[in-house]
Amino acid sequence: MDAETAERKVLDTAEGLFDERGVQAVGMDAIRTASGVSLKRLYQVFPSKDLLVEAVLRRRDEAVRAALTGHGARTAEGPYERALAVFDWLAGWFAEPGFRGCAFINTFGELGGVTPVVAGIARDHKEALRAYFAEQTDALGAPPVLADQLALLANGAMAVAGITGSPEPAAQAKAAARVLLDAAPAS
Amino acid sequence: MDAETAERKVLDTAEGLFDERGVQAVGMDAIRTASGVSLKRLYQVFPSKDLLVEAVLRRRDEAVRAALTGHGARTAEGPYERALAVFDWLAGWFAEPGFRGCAFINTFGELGGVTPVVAGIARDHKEALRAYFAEQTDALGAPPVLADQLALLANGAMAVAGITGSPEPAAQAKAAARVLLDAAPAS
DNA sequence: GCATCGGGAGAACGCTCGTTCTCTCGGTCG
DNA sequence: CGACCGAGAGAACGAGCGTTCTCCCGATGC
Repeated sequence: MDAETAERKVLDTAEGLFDERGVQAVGMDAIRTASGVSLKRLYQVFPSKDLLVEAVLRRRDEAVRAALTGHGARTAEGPYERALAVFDWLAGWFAEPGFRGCAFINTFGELGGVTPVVAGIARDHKEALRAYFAEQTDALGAPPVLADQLALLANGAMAVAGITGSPEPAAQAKAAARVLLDAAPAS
Repeated sequence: MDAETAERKVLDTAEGLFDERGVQAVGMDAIRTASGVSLKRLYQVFPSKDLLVEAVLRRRDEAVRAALTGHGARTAEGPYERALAVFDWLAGWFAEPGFRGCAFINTFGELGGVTPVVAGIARDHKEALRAYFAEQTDALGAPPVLADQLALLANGAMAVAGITGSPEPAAQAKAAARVLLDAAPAS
């Protein structure tokens, strides 16, 4: 096994276990066992658990950003539809088995108060979501606060869907987003 | 010191430390030192850390419910204003020094995947918030989904305010809530 | 064929933490 | 006044975890 596939397997495994149980409840030994990558190799690629956590979050950050824009470009035409498409994407995510909420919200809750790096990654990630909405609302000529409000709906949906285990918040948030978009001045 | 004040001091101290650093990063020894309650007494009142965590969350649940209805009754007249008053209450909370998000969202992220009791308390708490909104929207004759949507805005505001450290989401969510309330049919 | 190098498995180490135990002391009741 | 009870301080214990080390094996180069 070369270093690249080892790194990918470790990141995949760690991401799954962290999502499922939280970060601190997952030992390096569990990651080694579940991934099949030896501890020695694991520490060659990620010299500490903190760095592994960071790497998992950074990779997920990039994946979510790509999925967002990709889903928007694939399924929606125009800024109005692209803003709403975010909530369809959320609906698919919430329905995945084992969904337990947004990794950034959850990890911030667990480590954000003690690990500034984690807090920063979470902040950047949420800012990126807001910026994506802002692209669409700007194109519509809507006031800037609308992007913040759509982001609040999306994040609220993630939090509530994670805690309740229901995918419904996605559809509820989408309907609310439509009302806000329709009520916004200009176009 | 009698058992009652010891219990209160422990709960106060633990709540503060858990909010600040997360649950697992706070040892029983830190709680003993910060509260001045001896370990022996601490374990007499709360036989395990898990039970202490539960007690902290349950007390906070009750306090939030009381604060919500109390603030609504004190500052607002009528269901429309009482629904919006929630966001004013959030604004005050977000502005408190050291605010780091909703304890239930944060603790669910840290422990919800591994501790069903914690997950249940968080679920019940969020359901109570939704139910409070539902009281107001029912009184307005608005469709039931509006209560869920207001709850999404409130929870989104908590999550984003916690992560970004800004109190702005409260005002943004309130403005969005007003739009949703005004757009709802019937009255 | 043999020496060397790299990697895997897992034991070992040091630390932290939840929980319990020990020792001591002050207050109370007879 | 003296014996006992409860409480406080903190040491002690056992487990878990992040990290490192040891041992062994298979592959590679001369």
